Amino acid sequence: MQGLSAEYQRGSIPQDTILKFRKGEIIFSQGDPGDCWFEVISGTVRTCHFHVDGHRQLTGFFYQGDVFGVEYGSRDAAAEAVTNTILTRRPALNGDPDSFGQNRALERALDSANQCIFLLGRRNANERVAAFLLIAAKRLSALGSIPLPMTRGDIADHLGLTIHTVSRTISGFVRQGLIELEGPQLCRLVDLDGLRAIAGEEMGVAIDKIGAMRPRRSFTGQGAGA
Amino acid sequence: MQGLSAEYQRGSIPQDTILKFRKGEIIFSQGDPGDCWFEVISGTVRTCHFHVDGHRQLTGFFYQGDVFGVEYGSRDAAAEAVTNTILTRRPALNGDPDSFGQNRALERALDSANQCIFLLGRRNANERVAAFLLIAAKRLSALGSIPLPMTRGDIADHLGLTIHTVSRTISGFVRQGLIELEGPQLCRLVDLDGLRAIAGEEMGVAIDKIGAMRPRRSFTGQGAGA
DNA sequence: CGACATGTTGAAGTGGGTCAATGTATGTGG
DNA sequence: CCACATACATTGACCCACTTCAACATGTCG
Repeated sequence: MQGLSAEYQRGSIPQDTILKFRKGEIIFSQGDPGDCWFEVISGTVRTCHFHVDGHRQLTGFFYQGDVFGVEYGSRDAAAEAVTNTILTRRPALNGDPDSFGQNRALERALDSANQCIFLLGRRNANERVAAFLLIAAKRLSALGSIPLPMTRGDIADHLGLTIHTVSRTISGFVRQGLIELEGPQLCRLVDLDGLRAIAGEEMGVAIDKIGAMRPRRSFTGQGAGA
Repeated sequence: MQGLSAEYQRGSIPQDTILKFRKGEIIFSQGDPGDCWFEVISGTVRTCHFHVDGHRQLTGFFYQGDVFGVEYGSRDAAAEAVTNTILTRRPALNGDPDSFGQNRALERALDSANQCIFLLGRRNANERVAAFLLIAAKRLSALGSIPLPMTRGDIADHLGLTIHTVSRTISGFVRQGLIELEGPQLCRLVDLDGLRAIAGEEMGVAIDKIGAMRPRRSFTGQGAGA
């Protein structure tokens, strides 16, 4: 009922093992000790933060090669298998001199968190869904058809929208000829540039270097430092 | 005009120095190399990600004792002084065996990012502003008066709202007797429990352990692992 | 086939964005 | 010192995008 929690407490799970989870299974729960982290061998994982009101914030989706669960204290999010999943479990080496691998993992966790922020920071449903699809495409395909193994509800809770808005937005993209669906879980991006335009471009790392352009909101800046 | 960028490129700034910035000055810019990070000695700093459309997402505010700028690649956000600020600048030790301090810094950066996610993940303006105030209170005061050195626009860009909504929401809290203002930059939290109720409680780390309670949105979970 | 989860779509309500005006503080120059 | 300019903050009126409520379609698994 609560993933590996019990086993952690008993210390009965050996380190650096391969684990399998079936679709929907809990990998770890909010509040568990964060004494290990995971790399995805195959399948898809979601990390979820549950609010008291029953609201769910998905903080990320993780695919083959991704790492997750790199918190250092106790888990501030749960992890669940979106599909049948195979993982490698690695011990957390707190303060260990050999903390290099873990450092990399932390960096990737930070990347993931930032990606989530930039999705949630977008202003409307079109931008968020477009950005989400582009990220998925960059991660999951050679820009051909991309699998969407998660449900619309998962996407909604990731983007801070409702199922209905996600569904409507996707339908809208189809109607506009931006994408095509082969069933709800398989999506083909037809007009990448159109999607990029909607998403606000600058996906990933391509960025208008230097905060040269000052936006809408003004800025006190009385000439700058150094 | 672009903070330390030029100096970085010339390598003319020695490592581990104390730096001062005046209100509004840029500490580093989006796209700069992330070859150092900072600790706040005094003052307040904001980190900003600029979108192409001129929209600004503030990813965090940093006060005395906080660290920021721990990206490992190039800066994906700029940093600016909200008030006059004194900082310590530390070199980034990529892959250095002595990476312990940096590891801690990374962890704190992750914390900060997560905090931002959980603010943006909240559903409405009341929840976001209440949560923001509680976080500021926890960080900045003995729950007495808390300074809000940033502008309403800064808060808005941090919470994914507009200036107007932030202002209206704060005014609403005052009207409801939840808080009192002594000028726009100084706030006294009168009814902490009321604010917590609005924010959805579970601020910080106090959490309904274990994803036991399954929320609104359903969950496939066909019995869980282990 | 029936049960249940998931997805889509329509209609109606509303929270917060937008537009606009006014208030307030800080600064600058005459 | 006051007149004026500039930023920041507050408040009102209106409108729209998204949520909410509801119905129905589709798919999957027992």
